[in-house]
Amino acid sequence: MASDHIATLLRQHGHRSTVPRRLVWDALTSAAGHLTAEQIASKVHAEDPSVNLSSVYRTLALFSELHLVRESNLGTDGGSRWEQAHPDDQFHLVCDSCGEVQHHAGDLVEGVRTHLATEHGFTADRIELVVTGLCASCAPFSRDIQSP
Amino acid sequence: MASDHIATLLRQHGHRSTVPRRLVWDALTSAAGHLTAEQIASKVHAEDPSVNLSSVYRTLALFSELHLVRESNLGTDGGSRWEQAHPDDQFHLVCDSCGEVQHHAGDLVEGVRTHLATEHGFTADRIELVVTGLCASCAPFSRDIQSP
DNA sequence: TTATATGCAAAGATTTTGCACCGAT
DNA sequence: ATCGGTGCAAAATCTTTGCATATAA
Repeated sequence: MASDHIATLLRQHGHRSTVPRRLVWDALTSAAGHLTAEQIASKVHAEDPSVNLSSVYRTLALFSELHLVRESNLGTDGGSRWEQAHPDDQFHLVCDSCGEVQHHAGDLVEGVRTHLATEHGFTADRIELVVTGLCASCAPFSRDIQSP
Repeated sequence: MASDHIATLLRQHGHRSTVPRRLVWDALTSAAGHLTAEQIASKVHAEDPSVNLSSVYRTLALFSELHLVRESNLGTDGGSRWEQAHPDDQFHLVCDSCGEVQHHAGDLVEGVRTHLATEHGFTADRIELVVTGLCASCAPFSRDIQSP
């Protein structure tokens, strides 16, 4: 289970496995991604109402340091969002119509990295591609949607 | 001059050309980009100290609606940044070492758009590519830097 | 046992809003 | 002369912090 995993990760880095930390991790695991602090707190509270919002923030800060989660402010007006940091979540497709966020690993991303190195002399570390538009289900002329 | 331009743009959209609006526009024009609200306010105050911070925010909100500026929260911990919205500023290279932000138009971007349409059925509207890493000047083994 | 982590409450920082007055058209 | 825009001050949001207490190791 997810809690076991995070407990191990925390101890490996010299941190303690605590209730707030396990519950925050579970909350992030149970969701597709991109949760606000409030949404995380809400899921955490469903399990244990005694966990404080500030612990949620402190936990997210710790997870960020350990690169276990990633904070993003994509199109966010007021309030960051967090998601588990899978290194293969390198690009985001945000649908303007249904609001869904798709994650994709990228063959694309490697192409971009190479392009930047050769054309711009830029050594890319983290590449984030954020695209807004219409997903396959919402596109007006989507005759050839493949079901997943 | 820049003020004339914004005055025209504003009137074209049925808004008034006012001191705060002209000064905010000048502030954005004079900078490479990516200014915080405070930085903008500071430049505005240098010209006219009577302009209020809230007018700066209101002006930025208006400019955003008109798509004259773009708000971004790239790597920003607390506080957005704004820049003039040139449609050709579609990707950002943020150097971890010197902090500089380069903007580039993209041949790349069209490739991404096509890829998303064919591979993911996603109709891309706005594509934003944010890359962090080392720019040519800061790269450790940069033998072949071209001067601009 | 003992250092780390937490809950709570208060402070910070950034952004938004209500309202009376000002000024661009 | 109007009505949109502004300054001011207060409120709203989101996030961080100090400190006494609880708890994982």
